[in-house]
Amino acid sequence: MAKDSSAAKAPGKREEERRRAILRAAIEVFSRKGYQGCRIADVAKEAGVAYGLVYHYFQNKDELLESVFEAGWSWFLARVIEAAGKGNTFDERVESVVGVAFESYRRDPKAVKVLILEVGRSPSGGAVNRGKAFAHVIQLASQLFEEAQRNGELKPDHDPKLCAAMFFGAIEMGLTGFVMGFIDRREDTLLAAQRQVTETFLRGVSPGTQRTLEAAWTSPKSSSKPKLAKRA
Amino acid sequence: MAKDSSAAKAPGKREEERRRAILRAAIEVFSRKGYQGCRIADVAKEAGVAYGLVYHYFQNKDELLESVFEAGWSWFLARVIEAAGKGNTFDERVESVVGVAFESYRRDPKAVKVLILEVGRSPSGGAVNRGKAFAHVIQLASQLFEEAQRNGELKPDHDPKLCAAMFFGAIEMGLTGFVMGFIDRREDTLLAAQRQVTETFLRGVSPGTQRTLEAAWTSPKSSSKPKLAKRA
Amino acid sequence: MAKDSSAAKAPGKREEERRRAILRAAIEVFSRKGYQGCRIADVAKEAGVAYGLVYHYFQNKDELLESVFEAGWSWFLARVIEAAGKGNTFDERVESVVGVAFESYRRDPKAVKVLILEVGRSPSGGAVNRGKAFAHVIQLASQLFEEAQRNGELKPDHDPKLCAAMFFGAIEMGLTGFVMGFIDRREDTLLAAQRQVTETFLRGVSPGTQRTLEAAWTSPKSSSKPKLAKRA
Amino acid sequence: MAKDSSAAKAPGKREEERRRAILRAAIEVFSRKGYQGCRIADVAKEAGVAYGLVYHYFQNKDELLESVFEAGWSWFLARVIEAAGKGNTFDERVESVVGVAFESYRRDPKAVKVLILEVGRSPSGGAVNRGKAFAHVIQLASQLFEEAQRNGELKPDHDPKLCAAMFFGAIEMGLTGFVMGFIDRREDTLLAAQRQVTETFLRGVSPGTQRTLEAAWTSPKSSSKPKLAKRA
DNA sequence: GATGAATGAGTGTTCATTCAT
DNA sequence: GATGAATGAACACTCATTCAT
Repeated sequence: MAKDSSAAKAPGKREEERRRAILRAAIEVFSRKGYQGCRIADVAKEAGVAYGLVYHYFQNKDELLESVFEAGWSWFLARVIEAAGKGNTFDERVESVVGVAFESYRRDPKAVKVLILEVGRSPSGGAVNRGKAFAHVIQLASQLFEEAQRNGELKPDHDPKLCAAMFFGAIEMGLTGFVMGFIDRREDTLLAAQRQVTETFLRGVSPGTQRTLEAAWTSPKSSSKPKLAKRA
Repeated sequence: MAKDSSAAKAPGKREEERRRAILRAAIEVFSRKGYQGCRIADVAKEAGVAYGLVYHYFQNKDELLESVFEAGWSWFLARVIEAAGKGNTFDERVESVVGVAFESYRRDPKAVKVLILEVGRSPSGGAVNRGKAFAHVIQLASQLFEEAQRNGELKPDHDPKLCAAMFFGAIEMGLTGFVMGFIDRREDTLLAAQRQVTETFLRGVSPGTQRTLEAAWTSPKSSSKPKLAKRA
Repeated sequence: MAKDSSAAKAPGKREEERRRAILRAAIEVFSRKGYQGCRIADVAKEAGVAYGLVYHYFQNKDELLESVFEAGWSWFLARVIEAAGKGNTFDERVESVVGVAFESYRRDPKAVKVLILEVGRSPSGGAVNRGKAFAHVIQLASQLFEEAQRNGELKPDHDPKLCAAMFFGAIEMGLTGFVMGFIDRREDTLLAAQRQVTETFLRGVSPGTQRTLEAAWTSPKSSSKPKLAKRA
Repeated sequence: MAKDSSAAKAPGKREEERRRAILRAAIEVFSRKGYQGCRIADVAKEAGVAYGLVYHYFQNKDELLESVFEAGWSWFLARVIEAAGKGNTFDERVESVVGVAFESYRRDPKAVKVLILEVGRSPSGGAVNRGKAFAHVIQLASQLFEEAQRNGELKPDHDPKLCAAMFFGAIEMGLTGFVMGFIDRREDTLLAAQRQVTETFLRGVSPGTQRTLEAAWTSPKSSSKPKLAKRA
């Protein structure tokens, strides 16, 4: 019966909900007060649970923080991996990954804010630090760039790891403009930024380079950009 | 009196030395323990001064932090402004600014580490945060990019502010690779990274774009690149 | 109903078992972590019952502690009373009581450890404290010593209460040597200690006092020492 | 100069005073609330200092507790060692040690209460526990008893360690009677108890043993008991 | 009865800041 | 100015106790 199954699973479900509620609350508080400024009491209040319950679900403050990053970051990484394999050409893959980053921001700006502003700030002793997170994405993106290099889609004298670092640096700073409120978070500015990041990374900011991507984007509903059309 | 006059300048000099010593110590401690992890006691010990003396030179911890960033950042900004006016062409200016960033890292990696890893940590309320610093460079660089756009040296449909954000994002992440120890801090890797950052920003990572810069760099001792030649 | 009647006795037995299991577990945990260091969670885990169940059987932690001491102590007191009446002479009664103490330790060293190390440590406000327990045995033993004094078996100028205190102090410290592991818990050392405690209390440590007891003990199977013979 | 020396030493002296004040306060609080029941806040308030100052002088609560015991116990041990060498005969030495214990109680009953009731509470992990303290006195006293045994002043078949344990057990329990308030803390009862403890340990409680000590004590101002005469 | 999640008061500890010398 | 002892607010963490299921 439905009731039976719910009885068997309900406690587990309720607990899982609580756990999620606390994680969400933590993200909320982090985005307001920052990694260090957040207090367990704030998280508990935000989640609407008792102080001690946080310690029922998480070993200590560090583990809570780690879980927040782990959850957000692993979700982001999974989407990046997926996106990196989505297009046939290097350009399409780069475009996909940029798309994932901006899409993540559209869906959950607070979580992205936390990831951007707080990941990796803990000295280096902390369980979560830029080191691990940074290393992981860079590692992933490096593979993409190495393959592209083998296919002649990336300048042969560029270091793939550095490419990866710059790639995410450009994305991060682009999003930071929104996160910090320097750019209005409107869909058109977001979309323009997304395009600009992609194009700058691929073709640079100098004019006189081929404008294939640009042409495609500006011409309405080009059949070669189905993903972007859906996204927008 | 003689005593007075002797005290007039000497202490002033000594005091300034103390102040600098404390600032240096603060940078040292920040780079080790991070913005929040540092304690006044650590800074005092590192500087070799008494605990309470820190409070003679700085109002409170926040002011100390602010001074650290102010000192480092304003120095960096001044150099960026200088560099931005150094070249005749847009490309040269971009190259100069990238050069300033990498040169800063060569000279004082710990200070750069602090600026990169710690600026913007304090929840937006803090005196020092990514907001102000970010806003300032972006503002400066925007002018560079707007001028370039007027001169037809920057793609006309790009947003100058976003350009600026991506520019510094690429630089920051490039340096982060070194700061975090993912890339050996050797002069040749630093120089290669510097070139790659410049070129990627200007021409993108895709091959098939003109290779003016690359050509100039790879040809030995081109008269048009005196700065880089000296640096290397 | 059938269900009721079946539940009438069986659960009662099971409940009693549970209660005992919790008490045993408490003794176990106390002997490991001490009176204050023990947590309800530890006791529950040790007893193999659910956390909350402890609160079905005991009002609160204090009541649990009290029950532990009550159970152990009342059992010990009952045996002491019995022993105090067992012999015909004062010497035999003293010997009996010492025997009870050592026998208790042989049977349940952990419980004795708890009683010795933990009884009476709670600040005098606590429900269980040395005061009550101490008062009780001293009271009992005093009667024994007063009677002995009336019979001329105890030095007439000695205070019976102080005698009682010293008597149990000597026993306690003797056992403490074993509890703390300073003396190997072997039957022969235990038996020797038991004899020594008795003799010292009755005749002192100085040689040249009559050795009646000693003689009796060393002569094998003296009919007047059936208990010791059986014990050994 | 006096001023110089006071300036050189005064701070150290003041600090030492503070440290002592905190230790005294800790003893006071321990004697009221027990080892575990005491809170740092209580100690600070009792000492009349700020909360945080306790942590200026002591690493943490455990170190404070340890210092309390260390201070009290080492003082007691030193006096015991001194006393153990004071007399010519075994009897006199035993009498001296008993005298030290009772004298300690006369001087500082609260400290003795703490030592008696609280030493050895911490399970066994704690830095201070009955184990160490117990081991130390037993070790010391054992030497006394071994020597006595060599001199034929102690029954040859007695275990010196067990003798030591019983000796201090008798003393401890004797004092416990006062500590717990069962016996009025009047000088005459204290003195009587002191005599009784000594005599019982040496000659036992049974009448018919030689009454040398007793005789000496009861006869007024016997020249052979100068210490007791002075003490009383 | 049995379970263990939920609660929240209590407390040890840190550390920025002040202040007497 | 220089020193470092003194202060106390803030906060992480524990754990006895309650309660819904």
